[in-house]
Amino acid sequence: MFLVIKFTMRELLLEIFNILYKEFGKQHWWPAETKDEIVIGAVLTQNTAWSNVERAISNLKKAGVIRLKDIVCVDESLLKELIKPAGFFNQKALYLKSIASFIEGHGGLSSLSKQDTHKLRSMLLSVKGVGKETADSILLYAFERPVFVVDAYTKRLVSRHRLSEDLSYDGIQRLFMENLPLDVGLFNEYHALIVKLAKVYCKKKPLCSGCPLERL
DNA sequence: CACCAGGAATGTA
DNA sequence: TACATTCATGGT
Repeated sequence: MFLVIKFTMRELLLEIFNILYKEFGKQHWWPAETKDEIVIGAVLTQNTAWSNVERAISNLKKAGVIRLKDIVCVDESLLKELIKPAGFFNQKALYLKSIASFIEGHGGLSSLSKQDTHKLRSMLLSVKGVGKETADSILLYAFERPVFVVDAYTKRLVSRHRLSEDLSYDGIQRLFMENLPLDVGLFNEYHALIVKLAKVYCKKKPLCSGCPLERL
C-alpha cells in the first residue's frame, strides 16, 4: 500500500518558494536605483542577458539619459548607440521612446499609479514594445502591484514539475495568482528566485541535476 | 562553430 | 488560435 500524501496547489507552490528562498535568500529585485530605470530595464532585458543590459544602462547613465523624460528628448540615433550592447537596438530604441512618451504623456509614473491595476495593465499592453511579461514586470516592480510575472523559466518550471497542463502565459499566471496570497513582496521574490535558480542550475540541462527542486 | 539570454511584433494558415 | 520568422549583442 502506498502512502499517498496530497498537497494542495497552494502548499506545493509555497513549498517550492520556501526551498528556493532557503537556498538563495532575498534577491533584492528590481536591480535599479529608480522607478524610471526599472521601466527602461524591463524593455532592454527582453530576450537579453542581464549583463548586456547593465552595459546599456551604464552607457545611458554616463550620457545623462536615465530618466523617462530624457528618453523622450534624446536623439534616436544616439539612443541606439547607447543601448547597443543590449541587442535589438533598432527595435528597443523605438520601444523605449514609445513607453517613455506614453508614461510622461500621462503625467509620469506617479500620476499613472492612481489607476487600478487592471486598467493600468491594459494601458501598458497598448504600448508598442510592451507585451505581457514586460507589462507585468513594470506593474510588479515599478508600480508595486501584486501581479505574478511569467517568463521562460517559469514556464519551464511549471512544465518540468507538471504543475499545470496549461502552459500559456495566462494559464501559468492564473496558477500562481489563484493559489497564492496576492502579496507584492511574495511575487517579487518568487519571480526573482526562479530567475536565480535558472541562472545557477538549469541553463539548458533537462534534468537540473543538483537543483534544489530535484526532489519534488 | 553553435547556442542561449529575465520577448514582442508581424505574418501565415 | 497556433506557430514561424525577425530582431542583434556578448558570453559560454
